[in-house]
Amino acid sequence: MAKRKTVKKTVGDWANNHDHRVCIGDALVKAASLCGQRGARLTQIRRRVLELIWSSHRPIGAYSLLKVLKKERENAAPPTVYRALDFLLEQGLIHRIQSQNAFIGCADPNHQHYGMFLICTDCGNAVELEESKIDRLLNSSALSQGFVIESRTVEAAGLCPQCQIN
Amino acid sequence: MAKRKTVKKTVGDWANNHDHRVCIGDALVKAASLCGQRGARLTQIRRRVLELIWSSHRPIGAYSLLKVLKKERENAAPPTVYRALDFLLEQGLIHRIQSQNAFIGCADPNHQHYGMFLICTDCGNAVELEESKIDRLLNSSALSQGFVIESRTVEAAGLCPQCQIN
DNA sequence: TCATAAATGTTATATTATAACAATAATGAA
DNA sequence: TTCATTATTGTTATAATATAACATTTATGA
Repeated sequence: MAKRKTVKKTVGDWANNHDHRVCIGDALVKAASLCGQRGARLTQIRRRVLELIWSSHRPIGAYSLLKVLKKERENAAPPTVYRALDFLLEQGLIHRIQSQNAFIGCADPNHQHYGMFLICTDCGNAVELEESKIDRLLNSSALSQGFVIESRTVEAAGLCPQCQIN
Repeated sequence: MAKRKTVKKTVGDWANNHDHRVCIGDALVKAASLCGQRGARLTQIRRRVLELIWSSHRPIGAYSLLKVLKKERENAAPPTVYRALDFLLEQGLIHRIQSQNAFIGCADPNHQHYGMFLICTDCGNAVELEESKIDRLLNSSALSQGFVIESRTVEAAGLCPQCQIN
């Protein structure tokens, strides 16, 4: 923790000692900006689902989102949530965590990518890994078999620095 | 295809031009041997589920397995299949494909590993990647954030050599 | 302002997975 | 061998995740 000041805020901080309101705010501002540029409509429902996903750094399931959403709109039903999720995935504003059937906010929606994650089995937080090296290795590994990769899922589970201490 | 003779049979062959009965036979022999060594009981149901999973190189879902199994045992129900799958996963005889909620035979059950896969979006076949390099890179990448990996999911989707031609 | 397309509402159902308890079969100790 | 114990399988019910299909409403621009 002594080196804290030099640590980048978005990744590697493991959701400790940061003002999470900033994360949420940033995410919503970026989303609005991106959707604006693209002529994509970040409607109230979609914005709210994105906000709920950003309520923590833990992947959240569709029905957990629905549960919250139902308190705010009686009409909310599974398609309400899944449509919003589809939109947010298409816009690259969230990622799907395959190993959990859950969703998490994208740390860098300006740059299109699939996302590679480290997921703590103790606190549940997930952060994105820097992808370029692993991606290159995956691609060359695949190409040596003549296989051309179009998309990929990379999710590693284990213990984050904080949870190793506890 | 000119180099065919020099290609290892298990990986990289993309399920073409091979006698698949050999794959099934090998898998069942290895499974029996491993279970024997470990005192694990490869019962009729478990053996049959393993055989069904090995009926192709495409990941297969639990309910597809159940559908076939029901023709052979009227008693077959979801727990029948999921218990067999749990056993086979524990013994390392199959892998779970997270991106498809499906299961595939393990190419090398003697050596404990989680499996990294290339999955063709056209023909559906999946083969295991050589893991060591990617694993090392993932681990070092994680460690640079102080994260210790315990398990991982690596699944790449794209086009296999054969399907690129078609 | 109207036609069109996009988004949301609504109902129903498909798909994947597990809980809980009962019955049966395998195993080893006495 | 017999019995107690454990592992496996049977059975019913239900949880959790996801989509289909069609109706209604809202936004958008011609």
